[in-house]
Amino acid sequence: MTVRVRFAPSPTGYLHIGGVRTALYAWLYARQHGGTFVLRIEDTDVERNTEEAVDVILDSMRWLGLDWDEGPGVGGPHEPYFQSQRTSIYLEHAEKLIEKGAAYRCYATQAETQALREAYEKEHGHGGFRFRSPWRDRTDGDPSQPHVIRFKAPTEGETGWDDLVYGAISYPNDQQQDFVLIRQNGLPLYNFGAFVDDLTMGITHVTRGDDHLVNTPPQILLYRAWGVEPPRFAHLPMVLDPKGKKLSKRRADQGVLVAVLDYRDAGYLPDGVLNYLARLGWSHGDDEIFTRDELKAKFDWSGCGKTGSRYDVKKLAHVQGTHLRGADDTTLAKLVVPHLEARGLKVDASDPRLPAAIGPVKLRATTLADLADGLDYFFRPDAEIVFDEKAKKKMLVPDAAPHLEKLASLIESTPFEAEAMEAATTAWLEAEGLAIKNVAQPARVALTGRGASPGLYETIVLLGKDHALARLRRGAELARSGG
RNA sequence: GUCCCCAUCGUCUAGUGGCCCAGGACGCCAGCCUUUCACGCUGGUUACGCGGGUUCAAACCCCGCUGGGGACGCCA
Repeated sequence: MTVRVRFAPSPTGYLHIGGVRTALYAWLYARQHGGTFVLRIEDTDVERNTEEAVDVILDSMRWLGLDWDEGPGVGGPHEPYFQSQRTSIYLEHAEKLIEKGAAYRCYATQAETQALREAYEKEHGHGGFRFRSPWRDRTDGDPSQPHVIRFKAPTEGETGWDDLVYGAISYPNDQQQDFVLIRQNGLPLYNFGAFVDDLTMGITHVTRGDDHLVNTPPQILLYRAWGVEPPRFAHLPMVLDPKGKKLSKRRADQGVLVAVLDYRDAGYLPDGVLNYLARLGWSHGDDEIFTRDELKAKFDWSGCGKTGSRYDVKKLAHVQGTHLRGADDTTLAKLVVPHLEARGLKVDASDPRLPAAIGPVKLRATTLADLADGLDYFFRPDAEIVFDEKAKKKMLVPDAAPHLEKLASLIESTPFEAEAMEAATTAWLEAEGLAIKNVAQPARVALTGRGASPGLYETIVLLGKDHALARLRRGAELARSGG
């Protein structure tokens, strides 16, 4: 049997990072088995549904590189992939279930059921109301009158399944009620919509958050009523915020970015985000760092944990930084350009100075934004480099001026190559009895404007002779005139 | 209230009866490297929720408790 999995987000205006982990696992499973990954939009909530909101989902998925084989933009044999465009399909299936005697038309009004529920809750002080429709076994209703379609749920026995991550789970049927399939307005309710879509789209493995555990028995019951075997289910524990609470979509608490596109804008690498997410709730022995291909090869349901996982910003940074350092300099050059532009620096991605400088700078960066920050002074005009005031005040003092000038003239008269410059400088320092620290730090500030940077000679070479000399001499002036 | 699920370092986790007085990673603390900051390396810190069983032997199996989470809609 060919694996067919789906990811079915709602267009809420952003793609939730917790949802992405579910999507990732499904995608990995599909890719690993040469299966099909279906993207379906659950947009039955018309109020929230907008075209832009759908685009955000698609852009997020594309940025992450989670490509889909069927769905918006690519089509497929089970179109449409928007629930809002499938209402007639749901209706047809509901009618069919009525014919089979597995569902019925219920003419009780929402006000009636609501009143019963409230009365029950008032008396018992808690939810637990089960609506027993008087229409369950009646056939004398008038279908032209407003009604909902309810499922005729069993009241005895139990419904269970073998979950791919939780193992055997079973719910007693007496907890079930005759849940609504189709609302009075003709639109399906979540459980029914999901069932019909998964059924008609031939989904073989349903993956979703463990908050859907209770939705599984009703859906299994629907498959049985329809006369087919249910798909396999894989429920995944939730991603929690650092405090252990449900990761809120509304507020990005504790430094957690919730919307996928925010990761892109903050300069994260998709592979780093995916690696972190994969390890959050899944493990493969002691392995921590995975490339995308390694994830595809090694992912398995049995490696998934059963407990909710707290989001750890520090570990994300570590994993992300590891991916950044491991990335190819030319690749990073292309990716960092927009972030340089955001800083007002126009640099051509093919500029050979870019990958050259990225080499050392990426060792000091976590995101592309950090990278751009570390690259900043290499590409800013000499007169416009931004000084860190603290570093400037501490290092560009009058005493440093002659050292900077001497260093400049040494560079001028020495082959412009790191080793040669280091040798020349060391010789001079020894002769004068100076510590390199006293020269290197002021020079670093003069050259970069900062108290921290890649190695001194490395920086000088990267800057180029003219810029290096100009900056050192300007630094000398600044030092002399006040510090 | 009823039902379902879960329970190892601060965090993510390894562990499926002896290899575990519990391993890795992040964090944190030392130290090394060093012209700064990083990177890298070395070492340290800290955990099997509690109580009963089963067994020669339990983090691993069973029961109870406690503690979390989820659900009980004409929301998804």
